[in-house]
Amino acid sequence: MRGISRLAHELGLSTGTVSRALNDKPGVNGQTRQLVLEAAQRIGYQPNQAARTLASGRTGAIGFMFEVYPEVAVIGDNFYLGVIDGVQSTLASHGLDLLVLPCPGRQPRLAYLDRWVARGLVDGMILSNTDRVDPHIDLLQSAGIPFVTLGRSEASKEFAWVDLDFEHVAKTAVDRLVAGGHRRIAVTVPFGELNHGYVFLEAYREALKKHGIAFDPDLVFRTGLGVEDGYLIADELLGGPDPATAILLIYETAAVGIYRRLAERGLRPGADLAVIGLRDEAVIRYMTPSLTCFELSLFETGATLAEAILAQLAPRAKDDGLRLKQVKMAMHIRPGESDPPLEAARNKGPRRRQRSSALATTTGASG
Amino acid sequence: MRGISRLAHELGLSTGTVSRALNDKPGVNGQTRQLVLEAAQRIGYQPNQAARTLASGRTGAIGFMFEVYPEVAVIGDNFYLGVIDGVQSTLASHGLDLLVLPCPGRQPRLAYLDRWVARGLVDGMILSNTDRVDPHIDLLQSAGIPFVTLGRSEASKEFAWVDLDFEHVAKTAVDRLVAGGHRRIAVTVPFGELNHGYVFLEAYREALKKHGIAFDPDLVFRTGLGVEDGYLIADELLGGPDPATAILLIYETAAVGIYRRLAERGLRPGADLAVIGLRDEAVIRYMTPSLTCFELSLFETGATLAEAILAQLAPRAKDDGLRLKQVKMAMHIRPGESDPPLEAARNKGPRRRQRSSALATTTGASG
DNA sequence: CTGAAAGCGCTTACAG
DNA sequence: CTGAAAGCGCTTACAG
Repeated sequence: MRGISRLAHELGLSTGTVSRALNDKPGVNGQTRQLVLEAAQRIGYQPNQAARTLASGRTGAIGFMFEVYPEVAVIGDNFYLGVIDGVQSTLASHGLDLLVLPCPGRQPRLAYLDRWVARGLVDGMILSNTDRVDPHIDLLQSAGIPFVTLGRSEASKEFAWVDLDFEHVAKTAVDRLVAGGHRRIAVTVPFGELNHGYVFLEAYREALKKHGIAFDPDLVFRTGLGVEDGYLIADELLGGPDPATAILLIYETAAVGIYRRLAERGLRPGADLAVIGLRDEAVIRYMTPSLTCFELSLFETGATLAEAILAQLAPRAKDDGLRLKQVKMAMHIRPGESDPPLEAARNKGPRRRQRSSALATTTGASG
Repeated sequence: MRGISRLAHELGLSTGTVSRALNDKPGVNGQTRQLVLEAAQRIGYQPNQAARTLASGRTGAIGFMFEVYPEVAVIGDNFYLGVIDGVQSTLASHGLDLLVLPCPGRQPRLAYLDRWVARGLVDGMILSNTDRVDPHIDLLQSAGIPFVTLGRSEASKEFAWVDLDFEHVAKTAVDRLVAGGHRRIAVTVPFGELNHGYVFLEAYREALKKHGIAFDPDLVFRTGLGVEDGYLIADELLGGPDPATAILLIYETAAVGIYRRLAERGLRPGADLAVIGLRDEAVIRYMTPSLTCFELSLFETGATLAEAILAQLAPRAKDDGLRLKQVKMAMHIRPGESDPPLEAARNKGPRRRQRSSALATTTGASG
C-alpha cells in the first residue's frame, strides 16, 4: 500500500477522511485532523498530483507561456525573469504553482498552447507577446480556460490583460525632447505585429501632432530586442539631409549598440544624439551617459498578472466585468544624462567634427 | 462520454486498442492505427495528461528548477534563457516537455524541490546553481529520480553534471594578462558557497603560481550578478598602495559598473585597468572598449543538459558509468579591446592624470 | 491483432 | 463526523 491509502491504513481511518483532513475540508473532527496532519508530516507524505488532478479536475498550477526565440535568449533581457518572480510569489501565497512553459520560435506556438491547454496541465494561462490580432486569445477564449495576457490585443470579446503604459512613455518622452529643442525625433518599433508596437507608434504620432510636428516615416526604425539592432540603425539615423537629433527606443537595449556606433564615429551619445529608452534597466543605468528612461516594477507587473488570474479562479464574481481585470502599469520617468537640451549639447563643441571624449561631457571631474 | 472512450466508441474499438494506436505501441493493425490517428486528428483529441501519468507512471516532462532571486531578476542576465532554449529544443525532439519551475529565494529551495519530486510532476530534474556541498543533490539521489546539474558539486556518489570550463578561462586569462605585463591581477568570485566560485579561484591561484606570482587575498573581490557590484568594488580595486592593473570577472556584467566608475574618475577601461570577463555577451560585446571574454554556446550547454537526462531515461545502459554524463563545456577566448598590454596602455599617456578619450585609444578613425 | 478488465492514487457525493 | 464506493481518463498485462 502506498500514498494516501497507506497513511489511512496506519491511522485506522478511511482514505476519504484523510483526504478531507489533508485538504482542510469541513466535516472532520479537530483531533482527527491533527492526527492526520502529524502523521503526514512524519512519514513525509506528498499527494500524487496526477491522481489529485484526475479526481478533482484541478491542477493547482498556472502556466506562463513564453517564447525563447534566439533574440530573447541572446540578449540581456531580464524582463521576463522579473515578471515571473512577481507572478510566482503572488501565486505561491495562494497555494498555486507556476509552470513556465518555454515555447520555441513563433511558428508552432499556437499548437503548443493548444496542447498545454487541452492536456489539462494547468488551471489557467498567462500569455505574453500579444500580437495586434492574436489567435492565441481566441483559442483560450473558446477553451474557456482562465487566462490573462501580458500585453493588449484587439479582440471581439473582452479579456483580462496587463500592459505597460506605452502611451504615457511616448507622450512624456516626446514632450521632454520637444521642450529640449528637438524636432527631428526618431522612434523605434518592434518587428512584426506585436500590439505594443502599434500602441507606441500611435502615441508617438499623437504627441508630435500636439506640438505641430509632422510625422516623418523616415524617422521610424524597426528593431528587435537585440543590442546589435541599435548598432545597425545608427548610421541611417544620422544620415540623410535632415537627420534625427533624438531617438525614442521601445527596446532600450538598442541604446548599447547606438552608443557603440556613435563612439566609433567619434560622436557623443547625449550630446550628438539624444536618446530616451523605454524601461529602466541596470545595464542602461550604469552606462555613460546614463539613459533617460522609465521606471517599471517588474515584480508588480507579475503580481498584477497573478491577481488577474486569481480573480477568475475565484468561484464568486460571475460577472465578467469584475473578473476580467485590465491594468496599465504605471511608468515614471527617470531622467538620465542621455537627453540634454539640444542647444546645451551643441554648445559643448561643433557637431561631428572632432573626436572628443564621450566621458568628459557627461561626468563630473574626479580623477 | 469523453476523452479516449468517446474516440473508441465512435470508432467501434476498445479504448485499449485506441491507446495502443495513439502511442505507437506494437500490436495494432496498420489500417486500424491509421483510422485512429485520423479520427483523433479530426476531433482534436488530446489525451488527459493526469490520467496518462497516473496510469503509466510517466509524465513526459522534465523540470528545470531555477531561482528567480532579485539579483537575477533585476540584472540583464540572459544566461538561463539561452540554456533553456537548448534544453527545450533537445527534449522536444525526443517528445519530452520542459517545465521551468521558478523557485523564490534560497531558503525554501529544498522544500520546493522535494515537493516537485514527491508529487510526481516530472520524470527528471535539472538543477542549477550548485553549491560546493549541496543537499539538493542528496535529495535527488535518494529519491532515485534522474537528474543532472548545471554546475559541479562535491558529493559522495557520482552524478551527472554539465559545467563551464572555468579552469580553462582562469588559466587562459591569467596567462594572457601576465604576457601583457600585468602582475597585479584581481579576480572576482561569487558570494556564498557556489561551487564554481571555488573552482574559479583555485584555477586562478594555480595560474598565478605557475608564473611565480604570489596570491594576494586583497585582490579577491566578491560580486553577485549585478551590474552595480562592479561599480561598488572599483574604488577599492584602484586604491591601496599597490593597486590592481587588471581584473578577471567571473560575472562579466560587473564590467558595466566598473566602466562607469572608471569614467566618473576620468579613467579609461582597458588603458587604466585591463578587464577580462567570463562570458561573451551582447551587451559586453558592444561596449566601448569591448570586453575580452570567452565564447560559450548557451544552446549547446542546454542541449548537453538535455542529453544527460535522456541518457538516464533510456531503459538500456544500466551501467551508471555510461549513464551519468559529466561534461565541461568548452569556452574559447574572444579578444576584445579591454585588456591591452600594460606598457602599450601606459604609453598612451600618463596614468590617472588627464581625462583623455576612452574611445580614441580603442577605435579606428572614422568620424 | 483486439477486447475486457484491473488499476494508477486521489476526491467527493452519498449514506449512515 | 466517518466510511464505503464510485469515478476521474488513461495504460497495460492478460486472454482470446
